[in-house]
Amino acid sequence: MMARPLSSSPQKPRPTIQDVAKEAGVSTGTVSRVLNNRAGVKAQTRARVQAAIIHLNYQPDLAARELSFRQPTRIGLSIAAGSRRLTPFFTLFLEYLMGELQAEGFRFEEVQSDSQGLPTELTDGMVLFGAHDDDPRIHYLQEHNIPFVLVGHGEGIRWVVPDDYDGGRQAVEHLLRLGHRDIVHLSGLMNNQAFQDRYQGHLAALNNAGIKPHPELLLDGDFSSLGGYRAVRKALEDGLNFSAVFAASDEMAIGAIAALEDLGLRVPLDISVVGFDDLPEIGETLTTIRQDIEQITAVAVDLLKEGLSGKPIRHETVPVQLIVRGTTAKRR
Amino acid sequence: MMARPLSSSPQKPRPTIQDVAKEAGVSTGTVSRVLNNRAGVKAQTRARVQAAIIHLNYQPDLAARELSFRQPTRIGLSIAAGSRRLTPFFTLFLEYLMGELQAEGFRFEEVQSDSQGLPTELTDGMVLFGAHDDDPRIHYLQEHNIPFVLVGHGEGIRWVVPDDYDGGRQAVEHLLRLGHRDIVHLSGLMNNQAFQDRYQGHLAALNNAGIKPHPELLLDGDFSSLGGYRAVRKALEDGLNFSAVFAASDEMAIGAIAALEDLGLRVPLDISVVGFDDLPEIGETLTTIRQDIEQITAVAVDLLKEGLSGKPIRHETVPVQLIVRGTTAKRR
DNA sequence: CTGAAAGCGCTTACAG
DNA sequence: CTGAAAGCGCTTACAG
Repeated sequence: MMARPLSSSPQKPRPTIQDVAKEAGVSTGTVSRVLNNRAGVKAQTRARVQAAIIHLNYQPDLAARELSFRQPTRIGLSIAAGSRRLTPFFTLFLEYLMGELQAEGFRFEEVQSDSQGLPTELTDGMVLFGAHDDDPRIHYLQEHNIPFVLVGHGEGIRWVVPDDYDGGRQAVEHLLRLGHRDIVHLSGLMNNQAFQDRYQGHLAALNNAGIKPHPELLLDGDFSSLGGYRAVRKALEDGLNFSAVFAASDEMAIGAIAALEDLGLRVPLDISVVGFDDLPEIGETLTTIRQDIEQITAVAVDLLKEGLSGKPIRHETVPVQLIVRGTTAKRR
Repeated sequence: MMARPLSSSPQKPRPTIQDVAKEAGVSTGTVSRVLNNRAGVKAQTRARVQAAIIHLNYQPDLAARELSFRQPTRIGLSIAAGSRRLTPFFTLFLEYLMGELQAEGFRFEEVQSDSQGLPTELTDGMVLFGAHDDDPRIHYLQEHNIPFVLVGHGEGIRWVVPDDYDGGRQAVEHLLRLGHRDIVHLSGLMNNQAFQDRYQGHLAALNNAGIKPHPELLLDGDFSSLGGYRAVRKALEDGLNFSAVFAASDEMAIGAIAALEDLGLRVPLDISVVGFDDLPEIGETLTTIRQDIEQITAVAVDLLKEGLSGKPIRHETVPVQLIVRGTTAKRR
């Protein structure tokens, strides 16, 4: 049996702020100031401290930090009313977000929305998930002077989005390059910015290629594998003519593929399918658009920190990437 | 706009261990001993302290606690190799578990399994998820002397399970009472204790009623809504004769219902369907078997704490409950 | 069985 | 610009 590090074995103690101070020849207060980006440290001193931090591979003790901060900063994740919570994407998003927040020493909590769509609780800062048109949370938070970041996009607020529009465009351009012309767009009916943007990207790609969109090719896949299956199966049975499917989520793509195969069509030989998300366990065999969820949450936390310290408002778009795997091929 | 408590408004400071000590007329050390269930506190003193804790609604500061503990106790959640992680049930389980663990001051991490099914890392204590036959993790952890609790059941180890067997029995007895005799069992093929137990419960109910199980009625729903849909749809198209479905998860039940409806059958008028889990967002309209996930995780953490402090090994079964809603009715 | 005190690793007024 | 020191809320030897 391979020897593994056991927790009972003597762990070498982690370096503390004391060790860093000694190494850099300064006081712990100064190290703390550098750590927290406080103004008023001579550039030269700052550099010495930073070198020591790197040299010792110092990582602040979160518990000590939180205890010293007296009042821990509470960050709430506000989930839009009616938005689904138990989805693979949300699960992943939540895990990354909690990781980032914890690493920064924040206290995290989920806050639900009431019947009017407003958060039922206010925290020191908020992350808004499930952006949609006329989101009432934005005005509400502005009014209450709570710094927040929207996972989505809006006017004059802090936001971060994966480039849904570009992802939609890339997916469809890929299919266009393979010779496909009649491309189903499989999505859902919910008022949801991300899915709207993906569809707009789809339309833009068609438009650039001089192809008229066909309204019948827009299918309601209910954002789920089951919904994707039923929508595609019904379309097929109704005689809809298409050679490719762009599913706006990996789950719907999985459903689409199952429906095609159940009706004797081969993927990608007869029909090509592109997904969106590149989720582990789900989209691993799909040609799909990869979203960098970890990066999205990291940016969200950065923006939130800027909001908390009163920095100017800005926003960021996280690129997405086409991953070509085995579910797309040249049109026959 | 309704006034809400703002984080910027002056919060009344939380009571500390000092406040409790003063109120109870003891030292903070004594309060700490009571808090941590240390031996050697007079019963009377303990009672006074507990009264003060309740009276002040005292809740220990986690950060201070962790800092004082020097070495935080790390608890790992070991997920069986090949077990699905991005499912609604697992998401819920994980969230409750993390909550419990945090409340107890533990440091939590997920640990994956390697190709041989062994955890890739050892922590001070472990929770084993995804129990199956011949689980190699059990022997491995025993050998390394790591206290652990299995979410499942085994011989001579600490474990907690929802009463899967009884849930299966209750579901089928409910259908039997409604006059159903030909009951599909919709499950999956994976080597998974929970699903095996649910099926055994199903068989027991049949047996008690003197009904012979029919092997054709055991369907592979792949543990998913899509799998449930396809299995049931195919069975129907193949002319399988049944008047009820017991799906071993709410997701498969949802799929089954969709398939039935797509083929013109009405639920519960023509066919009754029972699910399992009672998941929010998913099983809310189903007649189903409710699992108390919060309770399961709470017991798991209790057992783990007992293991950490060398208490005798024991196990616990958490009851499940039949929830009758609108998807079951008398056989026509 | 219980208390007084030191200490965990940080941050932050307060001096200088 | 920087240091010395107090303090955050706990736990735990050490006395008694």
